[in-house]
Amino acid sequence: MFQQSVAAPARHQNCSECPIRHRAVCARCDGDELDRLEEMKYYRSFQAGQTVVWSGDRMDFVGSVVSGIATLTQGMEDGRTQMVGLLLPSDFVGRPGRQGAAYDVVATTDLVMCCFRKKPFEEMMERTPHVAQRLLQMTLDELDAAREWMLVLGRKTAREKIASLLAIIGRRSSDLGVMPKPGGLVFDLPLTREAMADYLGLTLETVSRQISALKKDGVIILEGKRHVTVPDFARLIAESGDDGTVGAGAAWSRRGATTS
Amino acid sequence: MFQQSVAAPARHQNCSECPIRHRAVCARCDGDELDRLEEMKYYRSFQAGQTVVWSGDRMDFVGSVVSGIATLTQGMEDGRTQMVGLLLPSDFVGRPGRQGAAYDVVATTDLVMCCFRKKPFEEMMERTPHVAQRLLQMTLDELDAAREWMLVLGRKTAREKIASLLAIIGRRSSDLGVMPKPGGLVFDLPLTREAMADYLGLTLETVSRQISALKKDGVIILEGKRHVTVPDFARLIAESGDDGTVGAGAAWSRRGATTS
DNA sequence: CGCAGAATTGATACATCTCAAGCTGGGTGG
DNA sequence: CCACCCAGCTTGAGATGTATCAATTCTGCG
Repeated sequence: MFQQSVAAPARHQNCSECPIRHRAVCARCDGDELDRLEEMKYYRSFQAGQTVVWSGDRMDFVGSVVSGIATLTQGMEDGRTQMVGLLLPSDFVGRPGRQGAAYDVVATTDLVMCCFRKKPFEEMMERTPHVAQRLLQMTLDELDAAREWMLVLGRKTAREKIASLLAIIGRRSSDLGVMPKPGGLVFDLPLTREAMADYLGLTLETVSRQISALKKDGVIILEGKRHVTVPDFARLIAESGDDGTVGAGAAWSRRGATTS
Repeated sequence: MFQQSVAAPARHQNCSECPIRHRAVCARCDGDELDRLEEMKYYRSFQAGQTVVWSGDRMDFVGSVVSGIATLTQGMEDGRTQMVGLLLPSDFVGRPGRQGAAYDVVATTDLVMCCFRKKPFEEMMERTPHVAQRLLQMTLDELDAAREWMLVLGRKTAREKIASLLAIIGRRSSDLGVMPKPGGLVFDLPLTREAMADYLGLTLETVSRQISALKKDGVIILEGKRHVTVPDFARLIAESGDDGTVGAGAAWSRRGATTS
């Protein structure tokens, strides 16, 4: 049902020292509740490229991304695929109350997940409100992000799509510490051109061309294929077609999310 | 903040006789809880075409669609718009814990909403689990539907998009009573060509052309511009690019949803 | 060194958009 | 009751953005 975890098994870790303690589904839990979660939790590690869950498979756990990045993908019979979610640390995977996985979950970098056995987790959701409340909040944020993305997919040009993706990834990176340096925003792309294409509803060739165009126009600076510098973030936003206003758009920075 | 309700004010109605009692956010409430909801609720009616809420406006209520259909739309500065949700009876509007509306909500038919004052509703969510649990379930369904739609927007052809929309509307209609007649599935389109275009990320001309094409190919039969007969539902599904399998796709039939 | 996966770039095809005319049906006022 | 009107819709012809097919060129790694 899921592939063998190949990366070194993560050390069993105390929740109170967990890096995602305050953002994940357990964010609101008190000491007692945390103890209960400790009992039903275990860590799994995956290598970059490994599939965490296959769409349609039975799934007897839910969990949070502790570190690394995973993608959520939906496919059609003829091979076309669309990414429907990008899972970053603290994001939630799995749906309480559902048997099977609805999407493929794939690790794009080395990945560590904190998993909860589903049955006990569901029981806990019934009895204590804190987990359910937090999950609701995260799910609502994720819904906003999905709707934001519908606008990108349905109405934006290829160039705007690329700019939107860069803005989202850039914003998220800066959230997580890397401060807007005087020299501009700097980050690494966690996705291949093909993965970006899957996210944006484009082909990888078009992605490549538009990135080249943005580079030529000075909107971004590339070192190698993955390392990006954005000298003027406002310019990037303008290229994305959004006004600077924080609408539901902030969903992505408010984040902590739900899934599969 | 919202336009005057112009349609005749709906009669104050008892929850226990409410047509959406078992599907809406109140589905799991017991008698006591229902009494509390009764106290904070009021009905609003809107005429077809009226805007229920403007994106960015302060929103001091949340509520359920009782009858009629509304759309949830996101716009860009230059006028491009993308529909991000279709609100049918029992669907939920508004986000607890948020001040402003994230999207425009527009009535596409005459509409009746059951509204709850936000403050008391939020307090109730804190204290009793049934409302929050139901809302979580509805939000998760809505998230699945949104992701399903991302595949449509990102990867499907115009013809497949139209077929997908017809399948969704058709399926929903048949859910709500109208049985798959021997003569095939019959329903009325609740949307103009332009609204369909906004939903599908197309222009209204392309929508029109593809509908004509599906008609010419015998996939659908049109009487007037809105009345549709689908002689062979499986054929329609095939045209939509989906296999018949019920994946997350069933989100739309399992429904009862969240919003704005 | 050379290979393999990832990315770039080019030439061409095609789906969808854009702009522009008409059509249709239901409502309205003379 | 009829003529008109207008929003919604259809259809056409041409422009355009993105996909597709096909070489190369990178880049890291055994």
